[in-house]
Amino acid sequence: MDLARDLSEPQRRAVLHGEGPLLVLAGAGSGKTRVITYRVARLCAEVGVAPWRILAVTFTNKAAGEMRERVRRLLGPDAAQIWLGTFHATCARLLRRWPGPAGLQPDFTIYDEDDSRTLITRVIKDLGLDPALCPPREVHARIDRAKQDGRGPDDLPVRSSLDEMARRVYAEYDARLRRLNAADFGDLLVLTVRMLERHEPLREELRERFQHLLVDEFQDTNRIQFRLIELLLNERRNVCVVGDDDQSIYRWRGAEVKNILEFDRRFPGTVVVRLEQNYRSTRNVLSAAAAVVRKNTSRHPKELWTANPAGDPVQVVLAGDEHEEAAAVARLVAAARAEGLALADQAVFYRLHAQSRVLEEALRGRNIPYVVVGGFRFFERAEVKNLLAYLRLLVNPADDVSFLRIVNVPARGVGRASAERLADYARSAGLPLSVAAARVGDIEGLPPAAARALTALAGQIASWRGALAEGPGEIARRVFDESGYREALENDRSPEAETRLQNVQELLGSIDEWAREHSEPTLSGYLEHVTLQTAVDELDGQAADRLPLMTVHSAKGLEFDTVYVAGMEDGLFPYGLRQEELHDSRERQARLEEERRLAYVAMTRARRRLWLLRAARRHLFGGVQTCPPSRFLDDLPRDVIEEAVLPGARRASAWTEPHPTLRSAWPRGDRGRSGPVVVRRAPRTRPSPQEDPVPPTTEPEICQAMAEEAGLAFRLGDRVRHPRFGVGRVVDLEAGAELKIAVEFPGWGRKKLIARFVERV
DNA sequence: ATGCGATCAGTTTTT
DNA sequence: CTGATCGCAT
Repeated sequence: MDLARDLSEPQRRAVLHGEGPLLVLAGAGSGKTRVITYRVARLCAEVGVAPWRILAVTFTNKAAGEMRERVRRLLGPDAAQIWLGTFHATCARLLRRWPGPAGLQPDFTIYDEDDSRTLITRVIKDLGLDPALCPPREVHARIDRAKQDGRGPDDLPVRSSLDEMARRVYAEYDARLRRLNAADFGDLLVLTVRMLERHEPLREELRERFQHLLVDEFQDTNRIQFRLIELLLNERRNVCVVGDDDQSIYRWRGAEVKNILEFDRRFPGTVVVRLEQNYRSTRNVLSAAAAVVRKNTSRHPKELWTANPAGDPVQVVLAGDEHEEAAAVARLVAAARAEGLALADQAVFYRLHAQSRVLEEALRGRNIPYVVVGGFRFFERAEVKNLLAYLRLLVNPADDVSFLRIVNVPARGVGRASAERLADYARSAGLPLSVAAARVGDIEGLPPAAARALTALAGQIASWRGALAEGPGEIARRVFDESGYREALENDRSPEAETRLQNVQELLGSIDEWAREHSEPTLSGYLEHVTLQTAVDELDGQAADRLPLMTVHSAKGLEFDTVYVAGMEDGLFPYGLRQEELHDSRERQARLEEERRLAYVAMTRARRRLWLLRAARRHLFGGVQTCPPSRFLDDLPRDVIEEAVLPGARRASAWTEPHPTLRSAWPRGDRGRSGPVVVRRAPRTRPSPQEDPVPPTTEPEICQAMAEEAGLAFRLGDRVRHPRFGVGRVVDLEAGAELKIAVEFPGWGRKKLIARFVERV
């Protein structure tokens, strides 16, 4: 570890800082991870702090893993003993060790958002409230926000009947969680804080234990997280927080920028270190990003600088619609790849997950492997959650939410009515559902089939529970087989069933893999692992070279050589300024500023090349809209950007907007082809079935004639490209009012298409 | 009890 | 446009 060689002067100051609170204001790309890593390593190696006395909190598990690896390189195997993880994982770990003081039993279950929502819906119904007047969504959001602020049901304001209902639901929901021996995401923080507040000996023990706290991405901490840090600090106040107010993007989730802006006021004597040199991006990328965020009023004024070269201009591209935009991204990615830039060194960002689909189609069309980060997450798929629900039930018999989830999966004749009867009985007997299921004899009015099924299920659960020692993978396989779920999926003839089966197989594989990586693999450990997974954690350890696609939120903390931001349109990015409840102009302003920071985060992820794309028209939420450019584009200094207009936009935009100045932006890195991306598009008018008097024929001559007339001579065996399905072979022709062809696409199967939509290759 | 179809609603970002 | 829920028919 050579601090003089590896660190700049301010970085060194942060690393060498001794005792007392330290605030590191670290601009984008200024090497904050390096600072934290070196600081931790130095505390251990030179100051002599034991690694297990250091608690470092990161925003994602992936960041934690990377940091651990970097510390390991400096420090050796001792790095494994550092307490390192997200706030949620850290709290879970504390609660597992001291469940009693927190009001939990060992092996409590962590409920994800889905489980919480299910329970809240149930509570609303059980309290006799009308879900229409008391929307579970809204109530859930309120409870969540309250927990982030550390407020209980009694702390909520009561100004409307909805407030009143939300309060009752909150109280009952919390009571129910305790009865089910479960904790939701918010509880992990709330219960830990409460435990530390109420149990002085434990608080003192932990304060004594953790000699140094470090918190990354501090600008996105919320009130309860701040409170937790306060509680863990001893009189030496060794806390090092690192963050950048310009990158605060989770206000909507309760993050308090104040935590960082007012840190030195809350902790008098704080030493402040500013890291203002950017080592990541070219000058052009940096000045474009800075120009966007500079317009914010509530921020620490500061200017990042870089010694890096100016580099390429930032490319601003206008497409006709989202398909053309996606095709442009796919083509640019392919071109960069052809020049030797790996797919993993590039990334596509968007504001909403909903934007990923079109991009995925375009990428598949060019056979570019990609990975969508977040989105429809693996562990949230129904079939995966179903098997996980069985497993949770083995660990925590009181988990009624999981029981209700699987009681009729696979279908075993226990429908809604029977489940309700069981629930009524369980409530009156004060028993968890899984226990009540063993006593069906006491339940009146239960159909014999349902009673038999419940008895059998209860027996199975008991026998699986007895076999827990066999190991997570073995148990999971037994449950999958013996529950009949595997058989049900295998016999399911619907097209999705096969995918579901594969997903469950993948889950089983993931359990095995996890068990291999841990010295004492327990089922409950695995279940916690999957629940606390963050979206970007999926990017970890990808063997194959794939292009990452993600929301800008997921991109925080990452960097790539080349970045494409899709959807730079007002209304989409910035998003959400038009909602009706936004009468409050201060709220409006705050949201706009957060969107601006989001754009700043997106742009500063790029090391070398940055593409900002937008579409003139976009299909979103089922409607078509013409889209004005993002106001953030107006902020970009003219001398660091180049603009290009794609053909689809050139046609459409002639009367809707003035042409931007065209320069030699296109094509770049794509020598040998001339002109911008051209997407073959079918005319919008398509005859409806009634207007189609010509019966379809597969007569080869007719088809051939039609094809030739259309200038599209297809023959059987021809290779064609489809924007969605990629390249395939023509296996059949059919002439109607339009020439149709049947094409076999690898991975998609046989598809019947209108010939005009496909391109011969 | 189950499965299907139709209608309905609601669409941000995430631990 | 999609997903989810509801009610109906089997």
